[in-house]
Amino acid sequence: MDDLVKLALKMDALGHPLRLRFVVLLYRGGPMYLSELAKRAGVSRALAKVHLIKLQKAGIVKSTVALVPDEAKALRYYELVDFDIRVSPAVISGYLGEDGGGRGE
Amino acid sequence: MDDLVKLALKMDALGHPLRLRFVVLLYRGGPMYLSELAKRAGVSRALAKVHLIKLQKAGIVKSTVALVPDEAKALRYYELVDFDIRVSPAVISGYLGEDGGGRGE
DNA sequence: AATACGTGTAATTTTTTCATTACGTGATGT
DNA sequence: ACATCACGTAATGAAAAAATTACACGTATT
Repeated sequence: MDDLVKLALKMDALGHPLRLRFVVLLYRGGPMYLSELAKRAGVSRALAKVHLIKLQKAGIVKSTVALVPDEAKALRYYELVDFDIRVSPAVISGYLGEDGGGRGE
Repeated sequence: MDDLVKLALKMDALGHPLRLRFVVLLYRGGPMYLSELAKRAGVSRALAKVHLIKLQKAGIVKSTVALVPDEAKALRYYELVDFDIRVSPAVISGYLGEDGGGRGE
């Protein structure tokens, strides 16, 4: 996939207040499962999942199935993929070739 | 407006390949008017405007009406507002209060 | 007067996104 | 057995975004 498109995907994933809140929740609270995140954010589980999948597709978050401590249950944990992105015109320009990325004449 | 919402607005504005291309066009080509941008990006004028307005609302781009050199015409120029944003969980977390920004119990 | 460029904006269509509610599943605890 | 808590996901509705086409206006050139 195009680098510029990948950057857009990341930016887009971070372009919603609720998704930013999920990032903060995971940053401060560590890995947790869906219901916990939905509860803390004050939204339905289904909605939380949609947003988390968007974050996951952009590589901001990853999920793994793991055993709950002291219990014989396997649950899906969501956790942050650490990132540190710098965005400026110069940086964005670097993602694009010399051509300008037009759609032709 | 909420700081987190403002950040989301900026990220969202940068969350589309075409808008990123506009940023690059303005970065490399300097201020220009609508038709020029639309032509270079290979899209209709109306569509270019929609995207530029979104960029403008996010503070990425500004527009001013100025006289064309050697002509007695006033046209609207679009230009970049220089920015340099760092995005990481820690930074995003800083935009939010200690409360976690929930919607209440 | 017609052509060429620039403007703005309205109408429309298609596609996504956002958000809720609801149904069915499996494990645990009372 | 029943309530509880986790899962997934399907169905639906409402709103927003993406993209096109078309119309009307002004100015300058041929």
